[in-house]
Amino acid sequence: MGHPRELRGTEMLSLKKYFTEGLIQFTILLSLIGVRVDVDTYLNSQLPPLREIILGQSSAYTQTQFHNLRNTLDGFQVPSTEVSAWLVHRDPDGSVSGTQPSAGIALENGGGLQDGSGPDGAVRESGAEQGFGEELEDLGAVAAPVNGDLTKEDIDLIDILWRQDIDLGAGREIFDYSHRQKESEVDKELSDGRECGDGWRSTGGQVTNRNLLVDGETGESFPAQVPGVEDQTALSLEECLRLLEATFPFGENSEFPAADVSTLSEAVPSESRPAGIQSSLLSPLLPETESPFDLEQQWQDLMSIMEMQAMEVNNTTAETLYNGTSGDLLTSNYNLAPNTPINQNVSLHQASLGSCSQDFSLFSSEIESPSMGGSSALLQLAPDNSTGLNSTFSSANFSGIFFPPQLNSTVNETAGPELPDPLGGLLDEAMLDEISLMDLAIEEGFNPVQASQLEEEFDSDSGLSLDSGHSPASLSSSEASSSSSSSSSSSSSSSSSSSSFSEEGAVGYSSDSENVDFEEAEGAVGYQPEYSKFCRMSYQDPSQLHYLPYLEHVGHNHTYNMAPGTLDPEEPKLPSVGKKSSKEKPSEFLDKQMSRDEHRARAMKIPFTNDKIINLPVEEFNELLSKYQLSEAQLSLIRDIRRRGKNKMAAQNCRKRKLDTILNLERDVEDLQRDKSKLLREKVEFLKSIRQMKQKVQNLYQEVFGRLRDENGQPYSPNQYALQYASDGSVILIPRTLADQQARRQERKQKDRRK
DNA sequence: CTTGCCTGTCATTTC
DNA sequence: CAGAAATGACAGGCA
Repeated sequence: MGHPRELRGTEMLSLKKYFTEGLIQFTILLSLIGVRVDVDTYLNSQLPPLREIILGQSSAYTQTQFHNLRNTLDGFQVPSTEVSAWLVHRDPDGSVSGTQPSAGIALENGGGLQDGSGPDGAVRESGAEQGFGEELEDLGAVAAPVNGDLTKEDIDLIDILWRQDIDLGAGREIFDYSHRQKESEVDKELSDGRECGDGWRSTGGQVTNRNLLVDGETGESFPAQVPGVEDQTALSLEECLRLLEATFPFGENSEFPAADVSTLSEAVPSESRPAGIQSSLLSPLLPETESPFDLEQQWQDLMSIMEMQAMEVNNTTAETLYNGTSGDLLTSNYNLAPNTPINQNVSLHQASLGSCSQDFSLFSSEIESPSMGGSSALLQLAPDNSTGLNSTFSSANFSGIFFPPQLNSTVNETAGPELPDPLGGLLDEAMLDEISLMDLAIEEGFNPVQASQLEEEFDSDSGLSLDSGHSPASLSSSEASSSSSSSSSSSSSSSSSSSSFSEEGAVGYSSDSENVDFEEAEGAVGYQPEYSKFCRMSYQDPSQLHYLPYLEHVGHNHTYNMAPGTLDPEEPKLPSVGKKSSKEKPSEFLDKQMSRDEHRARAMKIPFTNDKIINLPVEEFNELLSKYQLSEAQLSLIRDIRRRGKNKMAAQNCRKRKLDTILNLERDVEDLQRDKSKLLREKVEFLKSIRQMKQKVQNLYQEVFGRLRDENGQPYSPNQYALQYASDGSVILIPRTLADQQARRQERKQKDRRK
């Protein structure tokens, strides 16, 4: 990082995963007051002074760590001068002091960009070009060693330098327009001959962005910013805290998905707050004297600050930036009530075009392809050391979000000359993704809106039936109807198949129409008999009647009461009997119901029933045969009867199984459809969540960027600068050209990776 | 008379 | 290896 001015602690921001963990409030706060914090370094070294916290090296940051940090910060008695020192600390010549514990210094040194050539630091651009622009990994690598190991001399030096700055008018006075011009010139020179990044520059040349204000003093356009924070150094720590807390309410309804507020609250048992007051994450950071202040008080403080400073800001800008009236500015800006959807009154398109009109570019070392789908984005956003939604805003995400819009294929062309929305791309992607999701849902008959209804309906509606004529009636009703039909079909019989089956001990396949818990066993892969068809099979098998003890007895008697001559042992079929069945005598009816084997057995005068022949175990069966003196023909018939009878039941069971398999498959399809609809619903929810998070990040970006000031005290032009999320977790202000370069590089990378 | 479904039976395989 | 079970194939009955 060769741009010393960009390396000021003031501009060192860390947004990384702290955002998703709610830590963004803290880190942003520190960033706003110009402190870089390496949390790990801080925690490990247990350095209490705030100024020794180096923000930059991001890492998994547990709530316990955060709790410790909070407690430590609670005890801070940070003098405003000290805080301020970190805001504008620099050498008298304008270069950043080498002793300042910022990653910027390290980068500057590591990149060999210790220029400091211009007393106003105008030459720093070159460093930025060479150092940071080349390889972001370098940034992290170099920045990492920089930590808060400050010696007392360092600290003293910082204070001295700060006083020198003050003496030299390090405030707004030194940041004159000429300096800005020089810087712009250098920037222009660097950009000359470059192909990249001209798009924004050309358009940025004539800034037509409605969010850009014209400074009354310098006549220079500067991006609209959060009213009240026009002068960053004017913000006290407490004010920053309040502002941030108001901006990012971190109450129990916090929308940060990973922010376990309750846990956080519990993690700070020392916090004593008035009952009913929303637990404030940042409150502990406030001086103890402020702790009794409730949120309302802080809010009022913030309001007063904002109102005072908002008077310096163009109302139109504020309106444009925050899509609200100036009167409701604070409300619209900071009333991000947890339960209130982000930008309630801002559509996605508005968010893409209106509410984020600054051309922010914050590319990272891992810029995602613009065409990255929403869902895939969610996955790809996962950082190396965190999972789930906690990682939603990893570097990759930031890169995706803040990627230069002109490089984003999904950038809304309607933005025209206006500065595109850095978040527009992903927001649009999310929208597209959602739209496609909707399409998918519609195509597949899964309306996400009605998903909940679907899920309930799925319990009874298969939505898929192998029977084309089968209406999507409920499964249970279908079964009931089938059952009833089978019952009616067996109305001629006084017995039920279920009892018949229950008598068939040897059947083995016990599941039949009795399986009333059939539905309760839903999802079970096991054998689930189908109600109706089994019954029909059983009912319609006349031979089954003989499996009933009492019918067996009747049939037995009936068999032997019949005249042998009336039966054809081999062909007992009575073609005309069926039509006369209604007028038949019971004996004739039963006789008709007998199977061929029954008739054969009767003809052969088999002394026991076919039921016994078929269902008796082998031992008992053999025992039975030994009791009687049977001819060879009889024995052969008996064995055939047994074989055929068993095979008949086997065939029935086989058919049942086949049907059950079909039914189970149907049920599986239903379950899968249900799961699918559920997943679709979840996806919609996730997309919503992502969208909200992106909106927050967008707002945050705007806010942070709007607060940045150059040495002239002027805001940076979003056309010329962009925040970039570095691989080391810090957020750095860099020239647009670099951002564009990086973006293209990453884009190419992405394309190659896909190939 | 044809057709589709149900059922029984056989042959064969599998357990 | 015998027997039971499983299953595909086929045929008859029937609406």
